[in-house]
Amino acid sequence: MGRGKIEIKRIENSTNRQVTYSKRRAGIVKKAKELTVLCDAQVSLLMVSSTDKLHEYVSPTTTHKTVYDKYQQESGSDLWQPHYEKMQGTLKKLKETNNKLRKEIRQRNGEDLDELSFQQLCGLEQNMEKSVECVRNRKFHVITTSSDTFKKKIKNHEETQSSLLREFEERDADFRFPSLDYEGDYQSNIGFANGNPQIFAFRVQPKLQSNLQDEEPYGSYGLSLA
Amino acid sequence: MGRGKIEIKRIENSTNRQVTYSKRRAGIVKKAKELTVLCDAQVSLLMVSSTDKLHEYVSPTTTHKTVYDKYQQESGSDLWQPHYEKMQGTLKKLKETNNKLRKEIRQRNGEDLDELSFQQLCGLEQNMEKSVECVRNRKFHVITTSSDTFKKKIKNHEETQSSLLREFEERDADFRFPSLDYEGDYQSNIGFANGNPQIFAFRVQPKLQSNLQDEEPYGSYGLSLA
DNA sequence: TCGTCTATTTATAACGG
DNA sequence: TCCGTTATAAATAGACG
Repeated sequence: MGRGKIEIKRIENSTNRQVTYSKRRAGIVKKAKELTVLCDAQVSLLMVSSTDKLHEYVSPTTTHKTVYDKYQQESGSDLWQPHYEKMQGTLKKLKETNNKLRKEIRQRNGEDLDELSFQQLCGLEQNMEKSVECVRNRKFHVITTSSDTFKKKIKNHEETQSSLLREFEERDADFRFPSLDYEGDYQSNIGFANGNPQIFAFRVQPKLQSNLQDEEPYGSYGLSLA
Repeated sequence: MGRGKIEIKRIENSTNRQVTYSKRRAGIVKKAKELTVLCDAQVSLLMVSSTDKLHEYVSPTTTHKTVYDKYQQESGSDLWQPHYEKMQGTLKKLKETNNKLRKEIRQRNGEDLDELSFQQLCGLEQNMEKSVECVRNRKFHVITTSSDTFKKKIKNHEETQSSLLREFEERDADFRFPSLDYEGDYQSNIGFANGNPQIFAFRVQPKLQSNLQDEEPYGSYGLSLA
């Protein structure tokens, strides 16, 4: 190879080692290229130097991955494949579950009932009637609670305004018109707050329904309302 | 390299190509070994011949996988990672969809209604009432169709048996007992077939319900019936 | 299809700028 | 540290058995 036979043994001088590494690396890469062209072979060559730098050569007809995959295939040491297959299995199961759930929803929505037997239809009907009752109860609970909250809010306003009124009256007894204006508002609010809850509910509902478009539609209910 | 300068160009004679491949492969492997020892390097060398055979060399201090992992890390061209992440993303989405669907089912089952607004509850109730009507209609359709089918079957039996009876009577007028036996069955069947459909339905239903355990329970209806 | 032998080419260690 | 040069070892194409 050069001036005098060299012995194949670790080069202790690290500078020389690096120089030799560079030269010989080039040599191997050249050989690999020649092998690729001459013999129509596919070579994947990866080299890590003692300074932990990586150098490579791949035949232009392929990639490291392709060659490495072939190696894994041959050696049977593919650790990725089982993991991948497991994931795909999970994916498939989830999709199936999803489809079943969608179907159940469609059936609970009165569609896709063809394949249900008479008994199943009976069960479904019974269950839905029970469920709609739950919804109705919950609805009642919500509207009751929300009118209570409204009442409290109004009562709060009432108190704030009456104290404001008092303040105005105390501070400036000469001003009558502003006082009267406030008194007007005060009265109408009182009337509203003390109204029959039943009637109050009717008054609130249309206002809420007018906002329905702006609310995010929940699931398919939004569609089914249209 | 040998007797006369060789040109680096594909060897067309496939036998020679293989011979050259073997010789040069040995040469590269030798070089790789020398690099490993001399320069304290780690080499992963994979070669695929034109006849699709794989040969390899790895430095004894490492493995192909280790070196390949380093290559992936350095080059950032990990082809598995994006795929893996994509799969995990799909998995996550499917799980979320699943949960949403389950929640919708629970809500259509009258549970988990706490976070629904009054408007949403109204929509849900309305939708469920519409849906239960669909189920009811379907149920009616099924029971009607199935009693029609039953009627036809029975009518068939009736005809078969009456023709049998006729045959018996015509063939052997002396045999009275068998005739009477058949007549008995015949009568009871007729009675059954001509029964009020309403009553017929009642007769069938208990029989079908007793088979309910054997039927595959559909989704959660099986549970909700219990 | 092999291994072995050589005439040559190639690779490269050591050195010098 | 990075060229180029050079003497020499190694690699190897082609031949032969």
